[in-house]
Amino acid sequence: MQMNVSTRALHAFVTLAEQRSFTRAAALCHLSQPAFSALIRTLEDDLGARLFDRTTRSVELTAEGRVFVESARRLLRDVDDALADLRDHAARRRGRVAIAVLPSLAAGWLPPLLADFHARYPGIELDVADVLSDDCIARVRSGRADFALASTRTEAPELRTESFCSDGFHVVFRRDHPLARQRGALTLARLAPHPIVQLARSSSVRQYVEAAIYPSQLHTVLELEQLSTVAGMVRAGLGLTVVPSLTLFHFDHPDLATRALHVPELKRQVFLVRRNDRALSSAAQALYEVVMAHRPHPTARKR
Amino acid sequence: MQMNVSTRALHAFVTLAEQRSFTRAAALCHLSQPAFSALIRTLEDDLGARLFDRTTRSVELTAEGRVFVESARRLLRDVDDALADLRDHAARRRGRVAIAVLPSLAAGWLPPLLADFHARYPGIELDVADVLSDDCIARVRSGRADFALASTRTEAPELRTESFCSDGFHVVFRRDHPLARQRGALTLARLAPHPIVQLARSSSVRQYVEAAIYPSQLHTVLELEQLSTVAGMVRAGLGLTVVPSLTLFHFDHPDLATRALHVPELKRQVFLVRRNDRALSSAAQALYEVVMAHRPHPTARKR
DNA sequence: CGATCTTACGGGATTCGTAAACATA
DNA sequence: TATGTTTACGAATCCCGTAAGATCG
Repeated sequence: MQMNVSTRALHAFVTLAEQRSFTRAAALCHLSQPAFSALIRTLEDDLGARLFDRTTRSVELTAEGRVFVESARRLLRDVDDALADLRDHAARRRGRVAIAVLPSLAAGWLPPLLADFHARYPGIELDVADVLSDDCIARVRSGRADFALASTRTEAPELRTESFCSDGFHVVFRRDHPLARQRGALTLARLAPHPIVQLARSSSVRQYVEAAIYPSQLHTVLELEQLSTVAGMVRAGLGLTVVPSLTLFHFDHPDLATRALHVPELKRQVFLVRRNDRALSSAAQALYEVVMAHRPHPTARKR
Repeated sequence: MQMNVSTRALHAFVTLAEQRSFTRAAALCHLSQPAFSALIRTLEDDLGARLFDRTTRSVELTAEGRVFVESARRLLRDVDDALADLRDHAARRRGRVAIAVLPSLAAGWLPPLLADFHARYPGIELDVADVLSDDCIARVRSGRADFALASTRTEAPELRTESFCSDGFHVVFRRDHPLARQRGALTLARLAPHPIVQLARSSSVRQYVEAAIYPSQLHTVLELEQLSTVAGMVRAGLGLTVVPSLTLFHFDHPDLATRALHVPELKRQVFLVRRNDRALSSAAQALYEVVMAHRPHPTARKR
């Protein structure tokens, strides 16, 4: 049973039922009285039921009208609720946004940003996947994440990849390490003699470093999964390590010293990846804007 | 927040969300593709939210669209339910009708009529008030009854009273009563010597009888409220009684005899009373029609 | 280049408001 | 007669369908 009903007609109907006067109801609906009368008559014709008993002196609901006015009121309320819900989402008062972020960014750079975001949009739920770069991309591609910060550039037609920031590398070692006494710019060659604690090969950080010094190799003494564990190992004196500058907060400890690596080709590029064929939801757009506002500047290094 | 949404637009939206193709969805909605496109765009503008991500090759819901499509589906279902409910009432598949009927009609004439009515309209609830004439009128006037069968004509502007049927009177007595041997037409004068069992003065039947013989009086030996009790008293030999012909079924007993009273001015008029300013509900109209179809004919007397 | 959505535009239906006719207390 | 609803009608608006244009794969 296909048929058309508009909220305007329902609202007119309910108003007339309440006012029991075409003149007053028409005024409330901002219509001339004859136009209002026609609207009601059309509604009655469409519904196939007389809704009002009209005499020139009184307007009263019929039995069918009394049945329908309850439905109409509920329908109008439901429509309002649905529209309010939609508007809440559009206005960023409600919603959900899922992102995927490299662990190296998720641990240090992200938390204050999310605190800021949540303070500004308390109704928006957040879902952060702190996963490795390939997984970040996969989540965007499958729609599980609205956008991602990853370090591998993927050329795919359905993905839009834009440069987000670039990150230099730092060397971290114990203050009693021989490098602490060395002056001048640090190069990869100067690191070669020293034992190095590194991340696992699956990490993009490790891949960057290996690519930069290829074909020569560093003297890897230990491979780990987590940067915080790396920090502990370096503090224990097992060796030095090379990490992106944005992750230095892991190594903020009185026993440790850090120095920038002056190797131009050794720069970690971080990309913001999102789907090309989908607009960001309002919630995602809000987070996107905050992310962009907190975008790390190359010159602004911690410590 | 005043705004207009039509089920047509919602249906178009849901169809497009399901088909993910303007061309297919337009065909399903019996619209040209450009018209359909405009409809969707208008809806998006009205809602103030983009509902679809469109590329020439794919049409996909936005996050807001996914939020709203659930609401839209539910709204459409609710509208359908409301319309079906209204149609059920209009089509007499559901509803409720309340009538008020004189007890003398309610006990004998009404039951088979209602059985017929219920068989034809099983979804309609019935509310029968078997009350005295004045109460019948009061119930119609206050709206507690859709219409009534009463015996007092009331001239009121808001009531429409039409003649329903007229009912002669019968005398009922025991077969061993002296009247049983009497030949010729029965007149009130012939009843005068005999003790009579009567209904209470509040009954319209009693009032009819008293008005007809005024200023003379009958020899009332007993006053009762219920006709069935009157029948018992007559069977016990306490006296004869005079009742409307339609109530004779109360006296259907081998010990009792009945004879018509040939008194032209002694006729009980039964009126159908309803409100003048209100149309009957579909359910009430249905019962009205059945009542009219079962209208007792003056010549068709039981027994 | 083919499929698909959007824009442009003329014709037709719908709907509006003013004015007059009509109905009831 | 006064109040309030319906009918009549010209005008503005909205909406539809055809045709042309734009876009992506």
